[in-house]
Amino acid sequence: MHRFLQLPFTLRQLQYALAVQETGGFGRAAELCGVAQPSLSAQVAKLEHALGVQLFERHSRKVLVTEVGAVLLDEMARTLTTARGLQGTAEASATPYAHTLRVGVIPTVAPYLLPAAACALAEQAPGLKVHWLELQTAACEAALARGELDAMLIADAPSQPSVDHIKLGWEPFVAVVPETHPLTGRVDLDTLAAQELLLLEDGHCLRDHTLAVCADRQVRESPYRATSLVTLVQMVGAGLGVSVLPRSAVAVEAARAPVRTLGFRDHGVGRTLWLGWRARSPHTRLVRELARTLRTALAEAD
Amino acid sequence: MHRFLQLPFTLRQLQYALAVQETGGFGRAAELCGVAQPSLSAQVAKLEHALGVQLFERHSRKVLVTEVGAVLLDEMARTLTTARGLQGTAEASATPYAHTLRVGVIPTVAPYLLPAAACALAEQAPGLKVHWLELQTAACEAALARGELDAMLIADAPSQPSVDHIKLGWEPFVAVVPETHPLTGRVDLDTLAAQELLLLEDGHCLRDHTLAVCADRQVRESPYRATSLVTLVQMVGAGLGVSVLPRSAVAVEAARAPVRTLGFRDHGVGRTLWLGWRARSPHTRLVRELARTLRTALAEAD
DNA sequence: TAAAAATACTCCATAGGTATTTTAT
DNA sequence: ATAAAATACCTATGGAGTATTTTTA
Repeated sequence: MHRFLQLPFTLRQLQYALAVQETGGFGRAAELCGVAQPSLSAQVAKLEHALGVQLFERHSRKVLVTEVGAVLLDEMARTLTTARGLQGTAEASATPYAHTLRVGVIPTVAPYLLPAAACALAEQAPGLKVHWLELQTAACEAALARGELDAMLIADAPSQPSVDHIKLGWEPFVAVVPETHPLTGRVDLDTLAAQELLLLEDGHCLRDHTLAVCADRQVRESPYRATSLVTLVQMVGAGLGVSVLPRSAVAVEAARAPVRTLGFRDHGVGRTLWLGWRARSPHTRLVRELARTLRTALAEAD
Repeated sequence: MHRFLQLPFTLRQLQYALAVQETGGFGRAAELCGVAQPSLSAQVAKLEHALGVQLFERHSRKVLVTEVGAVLLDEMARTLTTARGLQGTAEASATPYAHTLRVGVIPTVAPYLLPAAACALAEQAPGLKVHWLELQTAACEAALARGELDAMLIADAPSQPSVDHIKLGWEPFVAVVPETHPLTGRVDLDTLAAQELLLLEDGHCLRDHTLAVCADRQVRESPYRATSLVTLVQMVGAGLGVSVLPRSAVAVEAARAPVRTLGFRDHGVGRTLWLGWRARSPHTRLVRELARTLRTALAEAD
């Protein structure tokens, strides 16, 4: 009773048998199925042999369905109905936009980009449905690999060759300091690194990127670590130190704490946002369309 | 959406796809199905192409099921389950005795033979189930031809070549006369034909057989026609005429009316009982077994 | 480097075709 | 005589095989 033993009959044989029942004759059934009568007869005979049951009584003028035949033909009809259902489901699924993309987004991007992204999607790709999930980079990559995500919006270019990626854009970092802080105008990295630097917890790529832009300068990191950008800015506002924000977060975060933001004198202080997806994903087309929309949304946010 | 268009995929392809899902790999799936990996890969690829949907994402170390794939594979599993059900039903149906034979019996035989036949069947073929239907000869033949009966017990040898038949036995006729009738001992056909002869309605073969045994003697038929043997005997008892009964009916019928029965001097006055069935019936074996039992039951009734 | 799937081919089993015969009405 | 299925035989599609290459972890 193992599920992978070969079945001794084919869907086509079932169709042929049903056509015989429907038409009451092998010749007419053959016509209905678009094959020659001997071909159909042979297949039905095979089916009967495979099942060990006589489905039809052949007479020269008519064909009768046997009693067991009637029962079996009924089951055959149901088998074919489910089989045909497959075609229907497949067609529906193959319809463009029928699939909801599951997209992971890192927490330092999600709250600031998604509102704009949602608007842009509604305008430019109204049929494209996206289900956003807020996950850190490592979690995104794992979920993508497991097939639980169709794409991920992260700030590090994925390195696995099985993951394709496309650059969505670059966004500058800005320094964020307490309102009362003496620094004004533009700041340089050396000055920043000299301050008590507040950073996010481990796992947030922004933490690593902030340290990265400081390069090999000696950084004075605060013993406190924020769990989110919201907290981070509030902590800066409370005078616990200074920090770095992606510019897209400024409008939302800097407004609700006693802080000021300062641009950098240095060039290239910021991060690149990428959209990554499994290279073999069947939704590559949709993902690329999503990427296109996100790029424009990002560019406009500038 | 015509029901007889060829399906673009095969049951085997569904099995292969399910094996891939089950094992998480094409190689392992191939092993499970007992085929070579390229063969299985090719079939799954065909299936995907036929459905226009990518079921799996191939990676060098693993295979992921796509989201639509999961839905479709679920349907495929159901399709295969119903298909497998066919095998089971067929096996159960192929079991000997699983079929209840539908047997038509003419009304002038049914009430007298069936009790004995039922006993004999219970003894000699306890697994053989028979559903008896009381029908006149023409109705039996029509129902048999339509496939509504598996066999018929009649008193005329069927003439169509598509109906096989076997002789169950011969039973003598006896004359039945009012208790007060002057005739005694054995009677001859000439004497019988000279009486007012009561017969059954048209359609009963016994009517024809009675006339037939009288051959070309001039018969004086009563204007009354009985609808059944019960009525016939009661009418004889009422003095409306004389008649003829098959001997098997005597014990039951002659006991409940003021009549006497008389044997015939002539030889060969009686009828032959036959069991007929469609020559191509799949239940020929069972029908022959039924015939065997009925023959002995008939012989013992003598 | 190793594991897994795809590719390239060869082969043959079999579904399907045509022509004909058989069968029963 | 005719309608319908079975039979005989041929063809060719395509499923399955082996050997090999490609891919990526």
